[in-house]
Formats: sequence, structure tokens, C-alpha cells
Amino acid sequence: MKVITWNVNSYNIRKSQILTLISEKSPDFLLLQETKTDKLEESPYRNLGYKVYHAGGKGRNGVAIISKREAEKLFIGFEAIGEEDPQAKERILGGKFGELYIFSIYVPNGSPVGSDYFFYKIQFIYKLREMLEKLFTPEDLIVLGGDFNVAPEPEDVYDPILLEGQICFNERERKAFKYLLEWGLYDALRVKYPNKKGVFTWWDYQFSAFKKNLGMRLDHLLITKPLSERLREIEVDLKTRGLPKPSDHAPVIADFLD
DNA sequence: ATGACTGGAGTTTCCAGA
Repeated sequence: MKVITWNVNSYNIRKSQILTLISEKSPDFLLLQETKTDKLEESPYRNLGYKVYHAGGKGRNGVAIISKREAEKLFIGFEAIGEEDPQAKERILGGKFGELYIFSIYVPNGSPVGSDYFFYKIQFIYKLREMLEKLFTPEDLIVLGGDFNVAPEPEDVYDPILLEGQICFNERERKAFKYLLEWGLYDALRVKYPNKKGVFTWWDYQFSAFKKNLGMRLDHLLITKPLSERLREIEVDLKTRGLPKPSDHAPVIADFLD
């Protein structure tokens, strides 16, 4: 079973790259973030044998699940914990696929540090754990994939001294992210590569950051223990980030034993 | 040339992204 998560930074601009990724990798589940549209077409994916599930707003946010299997149930926003948060409805989309639960997540950026929006981001991460507690147990087969906008450890940014305290790499965000994991999730990349340095998923469009590998690891596949035991391989798709007119994020691709 | 941000909304500029 192959699962890919990718912040595409606009569905419309990245459409052909998305179709290429599907053709080349044939994922069982493709999780998209920042579709930045309220309408996501279905026919190109139907033709390739995929179902499309999308929750998005005009010009901003937007999460999708493109799946070979049909969802038996969908989870949108924080409805499971009784929250009527309109933003969350464009940032959280989950589906039940047999015994698997797959989520596409787009955590708010939260800039600037210390602003109301920053605290909204922190709360958002705590609420994700609350949602898991309400719906599941850590023995369930769960994938939380997406752009979490948090680099969890010093190895996950190109310069931890320079970036300490900045957005996506400060104590409050790392603490919230760790608390989410402590419910019973494993950071799939670190399951396979616990100490590997220089693995990033986002590079600024400016300053030739990708060429110099000045990036951060913000996109994650968080999985429960039974899935971590089935993790075969995981990689960041640098080729897609290197294409002309790329997203600023690279896809993260994981393969599990069936 | 040792280098230059992108996308969306909606208008010719601003804002968010991270």
C-alpha cells in the first residue's frame, strides 16, 4: 500500500504534476493540501480509477484525498469534537477505507509567532489529539498525513540555531506536535531513518533555497504502531520539487506491506 | 551573472505562505 502526501500550493497550477505523480507512482492514497480552490474536478481521476474527496474554499486552504478505494465514511474539520470552525473544514479531511483511517491535514501556518493566529495554530494541533482520542484508539490503523507546519527536531531544519524560535520551529509548536505524537502516533520518516540529516519537504521559493537544500521538514506521515510495523520505505520526492513551476513543498511517499 | 518568490483575488496592488 502506497500513501503520498503533498502540499501542492494550488491545485490548478499543479494539476499536470499531480496527474504525472499518480501515473508514475500509482499511490493507493494521495493526500493533497493547499488546493486553493472550492472545486476539484473528478473526471481525470475517475479515468485513472480513483475517487476524489475534497474539502476546500475559494483561493485558500483546501485538502483532498484521491483514493483507489471508496470511502465508507468521511470526517471533515473538527466536527467529531463538536467544533464549528469554518477554517478547520478546509484543513481536515479524513476517510474510513475498510479498517484504514486516512486523513489529509493542513495545519495553519500561524505566523507571526505570538499572534492570535499563532495560538490558533497551537490549539489546532491540540485539537487534533482531542479528535483522535474521541474517535480512535492507538491500535487502529490510522494515517495522519499532511502539512503540519512544524519541524519537530533540530535535524528537521537547515540551521537550528538561526531558526530557533521562528515560525514552524519554536518550543511551543514542537511541544504541541510531540503531545500529538504521544497519543500513539509515529513519525514515519523517523521510524525508517531515525538519524538522517538534511531531509526536508519544504524550501522557500526565494534565495535558491532548494538548490542549496536550505529547507525544513514540515510535511509528515504520522502513523499508528500497527502501520509502523508494516512500513517498508519512505522518501521525499525531490524530483517533483525540482520540476519547472514547482510547489514549494515536495511529496512524501510511503510504502507499507499489504 | 556570483541572481531574481509564488499564487489568488481582483485590479494594476495587496496579502498569505513558511
